[in-house]
Amino acid sequence: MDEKKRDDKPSFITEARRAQIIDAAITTLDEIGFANASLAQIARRSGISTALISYHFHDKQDLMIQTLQALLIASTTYVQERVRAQKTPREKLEAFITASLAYQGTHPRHNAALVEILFNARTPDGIPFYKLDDDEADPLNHELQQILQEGQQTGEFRAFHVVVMASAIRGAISEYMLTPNLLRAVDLETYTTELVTIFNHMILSAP
Amino acid sequence: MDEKKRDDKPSFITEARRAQIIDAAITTLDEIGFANASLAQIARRSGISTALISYHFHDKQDLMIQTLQALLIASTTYVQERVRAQKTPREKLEAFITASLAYQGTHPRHNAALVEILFNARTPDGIPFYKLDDDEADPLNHELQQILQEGQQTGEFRAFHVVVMASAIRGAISEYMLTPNLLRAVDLETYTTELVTIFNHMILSAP
Amino acid sequence: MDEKKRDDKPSFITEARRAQIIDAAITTLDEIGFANASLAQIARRSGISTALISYHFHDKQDLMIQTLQALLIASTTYVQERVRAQKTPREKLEAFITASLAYQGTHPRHNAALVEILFNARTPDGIPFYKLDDDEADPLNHELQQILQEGQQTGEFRAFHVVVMASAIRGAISEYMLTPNLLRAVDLETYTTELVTIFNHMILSAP
Amino acid sequence: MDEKKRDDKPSFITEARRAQIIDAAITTLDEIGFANASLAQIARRSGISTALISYHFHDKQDLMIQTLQALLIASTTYVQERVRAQKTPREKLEAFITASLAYQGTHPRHNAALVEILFNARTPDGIPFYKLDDDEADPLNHELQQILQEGQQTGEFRAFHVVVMASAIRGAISEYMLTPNLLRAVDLETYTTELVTIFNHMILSAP
DNA sequence: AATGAATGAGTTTTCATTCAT
DNA sequence: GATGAATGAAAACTCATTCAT
Repeated sequence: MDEKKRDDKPSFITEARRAQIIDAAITTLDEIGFANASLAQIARRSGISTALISYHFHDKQDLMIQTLQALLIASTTYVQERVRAQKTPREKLEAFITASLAYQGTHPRHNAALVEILFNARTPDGIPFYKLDDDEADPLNHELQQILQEGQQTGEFRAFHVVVMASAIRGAISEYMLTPNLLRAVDLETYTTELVTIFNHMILSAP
Repeated sequence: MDEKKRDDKPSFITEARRAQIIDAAITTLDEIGFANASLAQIARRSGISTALISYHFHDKQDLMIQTLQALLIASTTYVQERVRAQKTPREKLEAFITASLAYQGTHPRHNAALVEILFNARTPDGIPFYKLDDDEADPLNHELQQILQEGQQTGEFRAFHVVVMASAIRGAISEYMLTPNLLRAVDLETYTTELVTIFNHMILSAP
Repeated sequence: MDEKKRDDKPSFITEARRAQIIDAAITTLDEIGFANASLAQIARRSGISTALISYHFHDKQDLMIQTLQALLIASTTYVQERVRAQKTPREKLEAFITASLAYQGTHPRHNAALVEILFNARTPDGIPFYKLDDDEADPLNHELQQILQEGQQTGEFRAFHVVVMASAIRGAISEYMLTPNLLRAVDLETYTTELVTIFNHMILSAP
Repeated sequence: MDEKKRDDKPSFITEARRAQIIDAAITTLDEIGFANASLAQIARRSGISTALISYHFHDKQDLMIQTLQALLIASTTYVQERVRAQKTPREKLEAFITASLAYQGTHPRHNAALVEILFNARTPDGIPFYKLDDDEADPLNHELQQILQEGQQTGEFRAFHVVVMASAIRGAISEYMLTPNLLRAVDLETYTTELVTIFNHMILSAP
């Protein structure tokens, strides 16, 4: 791939192919996991040749990074839209939890694939090739922390360690995605309701 | 290995080698991740030949399962010991959170390796080859749910959905292990204290 | 090879490569025998990489089966052509013996390779992976039995057990191919003449 | 193995072990074929370790040669005894055919193993490591040729090329051993009777 | 833009063999 | 005599990638 590739505006057909390949990558990651997701498997699921993947992406690593970015943007957008439609911090927090869990209900493939890459994105010598370093790279975390801070400033939320609380919330959400047994034991709706209740108890100032 | 092997009690030297290989597997998984953890890499870290790994373990899958079991037993034992030293449900819950987080502080390699296997343990066609199916296989989850139930029965804890609450607690703990940025932002002690506070708020009956 | 491959008609270059690999397989089997005929040895004799063999054939077993089929077709065609050029059963029988032995004179590599595969074609647990089950799979045997039957019907041949006689004839022919000492002791021409004489004595109705 | 080993008289227990290993080798060759007959497989069938095989035999090649010799001696003895119990060449020839086929009926494992080794006994570079070079090494062939010559001298048999006729007879016998379909189509008794008849026709002087 | 053909490097696994015990 | 432990070499096969077309 000539190096202008990334700079020039890609043609329509190129853009479509890339999207198609990324979509096949997502399906592959969901179905057989990162360690088994060879270019051949991805190619099979796109109905194209592996050579064409190498043509559209510089590297396997490049493909994975771009897939990851696509997944992050999709899920972030989904949650942000629903959060920003709300006014008060409390409503926003509820929207955050609800939307995060709902996204996984409506996009189960995406969620599985996202986790597969985040978890396994390393070069052969073990160095992660993607960093969620700052708020820019992990915007949902930033969003959540802002909600919590805002709530504390308005007095709607009581005192707690914002970073830790944000982590607890995200962990509770992730746990549902990552634990197959849990998915079988509790349905999405119940889990959502209960989680909202739990964190309301924890967060709201005493009446 | 002349096949009866698994039935007979293994010799001392065999037992030592197996332990050594499993330890090298843990280090390897921690350092370069599941997808890069070839037998050659593990052998290199044990200072032995790959053939010797194949001699002591039937399969790569066999090695991974045995490594996983060793890791599960180690972490479970660690937490259970500390939980069972406490009396009241509240104390037990605090011990559960504290010990879970402390284990990762004292055994960071183990925690990373555990997650690598649990996450990636699939056959080439994507089927998981290890299931944490029931309470027997995931004893910590069972332990935690029992603490919560006990607390509700004694009236020390208020009403909440036990399974969801247990999931939230475990998720909050896992999040710290899985999020490198978090480790950098908040030290283990602070995270522990804050998490205990948060869940106390969430769980304890109003005074 | 992107799996549809077997369905589509193969390209010219693929067809040439396959033929080249099969030819190298024949040479390898002849030179070092089935047990030593690794893909590496075959690749070396084709001047290509072992990976390319795996690209053109699904399996080593696949390669062996296809090589076997090529060999069977070649030798069968050779003999059948010469047999069918004759009219009377006696002439046909003579042609059968002569052609069978001549084929080995003109194609010594082929004969050796054919026997190597037929003899050794087994999966690791000992199950043959190629069966010459019926007349369709072993057409020369069928051909020979028909000649004998026809001869008996016309009265040219006398009474004998057709299946056993066919077996005796084929055995006498094979023996020459399989016994290195014999090749040194008796030249092909003499062996052919004498064998024809012998079976004429055995088969022809008394004058 | 110290090199006296072969010279000194071997101890009783050594002799027993060697016999046991050779027997397991025969079973293994019969069951899974030469190409799959690893020392591990043979050891498994003897209930001993592979190291013990290496202790009692210099080489895998050594084991194969000794197994082959045992098999040759056993079958040769069996046939010779029955041939030599007869007086006239005609009776001897019949005994030869009958005994050869009968041996395979009573010792099917042996026959299969014998063929496996004879066929595949080659070093990695393809050179046969066992030669049935002369009459000494292949005594049955010698025996048969002598019967035929004797018969011609007494006038009982008519004129034919002795070497070729011997080859035809042996080939007819071998064919039955080597052709699985044949075994299914014709039972041993019938095959024997018919073969004797056929070769009597072929060989006996006209009355 | 797309692919089939090709390969070197690397995968897991088995092999025959050696050696200390 | 016998074995478990150990290994270097080789096996078949897959991988990501390149290149000519």
